[in-house]
Amino acid sequence: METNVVDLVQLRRGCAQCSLQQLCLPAGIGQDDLKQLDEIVRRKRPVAAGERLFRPGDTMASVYVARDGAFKTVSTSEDGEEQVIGFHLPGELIGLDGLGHGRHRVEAVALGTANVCELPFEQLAAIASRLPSLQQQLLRVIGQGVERDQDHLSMLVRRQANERIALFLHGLGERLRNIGESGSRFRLPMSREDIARFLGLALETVSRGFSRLQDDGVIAVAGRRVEILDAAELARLAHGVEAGPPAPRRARS
Amino acid sequence: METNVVDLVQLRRGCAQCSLQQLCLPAGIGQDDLKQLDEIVRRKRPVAAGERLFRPGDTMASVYVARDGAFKTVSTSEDGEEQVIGFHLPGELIGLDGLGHGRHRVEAVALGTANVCELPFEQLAAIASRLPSLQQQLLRVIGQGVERDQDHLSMLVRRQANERIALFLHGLGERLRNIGESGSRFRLPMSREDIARFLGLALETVSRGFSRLQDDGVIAVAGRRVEILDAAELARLAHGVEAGPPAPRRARS
DNA sequence: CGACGCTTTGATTAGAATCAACTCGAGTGG
DNA sequence: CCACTCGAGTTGATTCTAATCAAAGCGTCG
Repeated sequence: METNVVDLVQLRRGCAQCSLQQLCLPAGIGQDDLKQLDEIVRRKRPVAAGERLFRPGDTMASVYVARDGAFKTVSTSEDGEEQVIGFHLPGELIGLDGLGHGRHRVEAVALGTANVCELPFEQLAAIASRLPSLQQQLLRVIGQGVERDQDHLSMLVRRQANERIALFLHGLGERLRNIGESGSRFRLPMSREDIARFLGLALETVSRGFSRLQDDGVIAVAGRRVEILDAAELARLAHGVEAGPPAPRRARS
Repeated sequence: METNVVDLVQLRRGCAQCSLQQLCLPAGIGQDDLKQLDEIVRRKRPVAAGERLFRPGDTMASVYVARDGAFKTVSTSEDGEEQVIGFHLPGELIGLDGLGHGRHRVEAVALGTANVCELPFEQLAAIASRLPSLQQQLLRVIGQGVERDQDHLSMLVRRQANERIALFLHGLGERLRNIGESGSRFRLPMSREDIARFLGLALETVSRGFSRLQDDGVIAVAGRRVEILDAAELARLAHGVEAGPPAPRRARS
């Protein structure tokens, strides 16, 4: 039962020891305040791929943060179309949708095995109202979520397929680097279909986009393994510039 | 100077007398608490069409609510493309972008002459931390903003032009009805270009969409004057149903 | 009255969706 | 150990939607 022991150790480690501390809700909070926050955090056993933290219509009892593993949040329209609202890497808060009416409007699905911290929202709000630094930090985290949504929006609107894909890879790389992983060589936690539903494209278009980037020498891709070979070029493509340095302005080939 | 007198009366009316009270930040807040909130509200003189409440990069000193008139919030990407993030009718909070980093990332532009209330954010947060009911309401309003953004997102992704336009008109009608105006006969506060940049379409496509809806007898439109003739059909179109009742499935005409 | 901005309409084109077939790899079970 | 299946991903052919380019109509405001 080697793994079980490891799990228990993992489960008992508090926010103060967590490697994500600086990126997560506790960022910038003093020792004493951190202790109070730490006390309401429930560290759950691992969730399996495909498991849901909550579903649309559930009362917003808690918010969650992945310690490791990734999640997607999905909104299903009345006609059954699934729209991926966001991907959530470790340290990024999950479940603040539903702040408006107290009920979740999306579902949060684990993309692989994951470990999460659960923070009962009532208690979180109660502590926040006593600790200005936590209130401020909570607002900041919410605001960052709004910013991510807006960036997502800008990515979807009036940008073409290849730009969206480049922007997606570029952004994902940055977020991975933020949490201390390699931003240039990683395994995508989500399927092509998830990416397509996030970017508002057909999954074939996503696949073609990846292939195109590979042909152009910008990335190397094999299934979910991605390596970014030319980060500068990727960034350029992401911001809507047409061609690459090898052929700055060619006629239609 | 008849108008001036009216303006002054207008300026002095507090939240307690405001017709928007139930829709605005004060909703559900008790008399005593309302008074505290009321004291920090600055009621400004009218702003002219095209004037800005704030610009990208400004520190987020205040949030705003229109008492009358409408605003748009616009994000400008590095390549100069303008994306309309949202439209704001009376009672809807403006300026919560920038919660993440303390600086605005969008600009808020008046679509016509408008009257706004300004709430200095520091003071608002300070009062909120003393009044749980206001804190709760503030979170709720923020949450509703997030929900609107998500709806906007869903509207943009994988819906076709005509659906987006129908959804836009349908949603606008509902919001107008909410603030006590007619939801079926109104004047659009924004240009076709603004709508296009909100919906992620070319302005010609928006114009064609309006014409198409008019041809189908769903709306009557003349410039910015819109009348919704068949609300049920509009709702149906908005939710992705193909044809209307008169011609359930016709070949290309 | 004329000019300008906003809107509508028309013709053409480009980009992505859709439909369809095929490849690859991981399990599964014979 | 190998054939088989199943799901994920890739690639190709075709179609269709909406962008783009272009021009004309309309209303308003000097």
